[in-house]
Amino acid sequence: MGRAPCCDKANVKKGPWSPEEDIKLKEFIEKYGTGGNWIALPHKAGLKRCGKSCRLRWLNYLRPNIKHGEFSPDEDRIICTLFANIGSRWSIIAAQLPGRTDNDIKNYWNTKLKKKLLGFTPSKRKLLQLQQQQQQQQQQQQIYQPCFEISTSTTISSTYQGKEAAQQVLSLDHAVQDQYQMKSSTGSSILMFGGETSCSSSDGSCTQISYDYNNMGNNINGGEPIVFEHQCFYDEKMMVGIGGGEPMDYGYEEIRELLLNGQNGCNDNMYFAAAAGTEGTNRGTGNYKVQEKVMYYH
DNA sequence: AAGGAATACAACCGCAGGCGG
DNA sequence: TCCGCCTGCGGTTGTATTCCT
Repeated sequence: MGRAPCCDKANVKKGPWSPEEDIKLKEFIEKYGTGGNWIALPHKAGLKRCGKSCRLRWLNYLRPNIKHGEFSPDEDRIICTLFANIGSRWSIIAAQLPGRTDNDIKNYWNTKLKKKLLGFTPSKRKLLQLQQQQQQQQQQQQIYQPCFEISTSTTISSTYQGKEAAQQVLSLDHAVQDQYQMKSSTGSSILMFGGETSCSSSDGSCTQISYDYNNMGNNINGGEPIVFEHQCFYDEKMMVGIGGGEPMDYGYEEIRELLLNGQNGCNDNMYFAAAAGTEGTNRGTGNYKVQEKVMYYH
């Protein structure tokens, strides 16, 4: 027995949505919600559309707070980094970019970003656009200066080691705040997020560590640069934690290499996260104080 | 000015997995 | 436990628009 069709294909309209249909769908959902049943919705709303089509239209276009238009360099970077880590899991990537839909990101990746990274020569008009973008960015950098910052701190207690320690930290709520990059350092061992960090590890070896927020990974108090290692995890729930920002901050060149080599971090069944530490050591027990900074701009 | 190529993005399709009966 | 329905996801296609020659 075959799969039941999701709707009566002979009696549904296909193709682009008209403004009238948009209004009908929007007004219906705003008034009654989806009712948890997309299949029944078009009939109730008086639309000759498939439920799946309605759902797609709502999620990708009509729903509030959808952001259309150009992707910012920051968004580019997030997409690239996440793609390098987890591959084409567009819904997960979209979750890190408020207002962007998975469809949007997928289209953007397939039509622009991928080509950009793989080094396709842009056409003359694209070249012109890029030049204009670069000029705008330079102008913005001159205009926007940080005016104040807000700091918060959180203490994390961890008795886990190795992979479990990473999972423990990644599961923390504040990890999903997109302002912060997931970074880690070593006391003898520590996992943390962006900003300034201090820790008190069980063996007392950990002292105050500060990081240059704009150049994560560099210890501005001097000392050895942080050593990053890559770990693969099998637990899908981990991905919630990766929302903390960029698990790894790949440059375009590195991502390009990954793409050309056919590597997306780990294989399809794995999830990728970065964890740092001195090479070959386990992460120890301790309380880790994480101080987070958000810079506000004019 | 016209036709073809390239680009952008909306929408469709099929599959997998969750869930309830 | 099985089965069917429904949703969500990712790949792909369709089409309008813009640009190039």
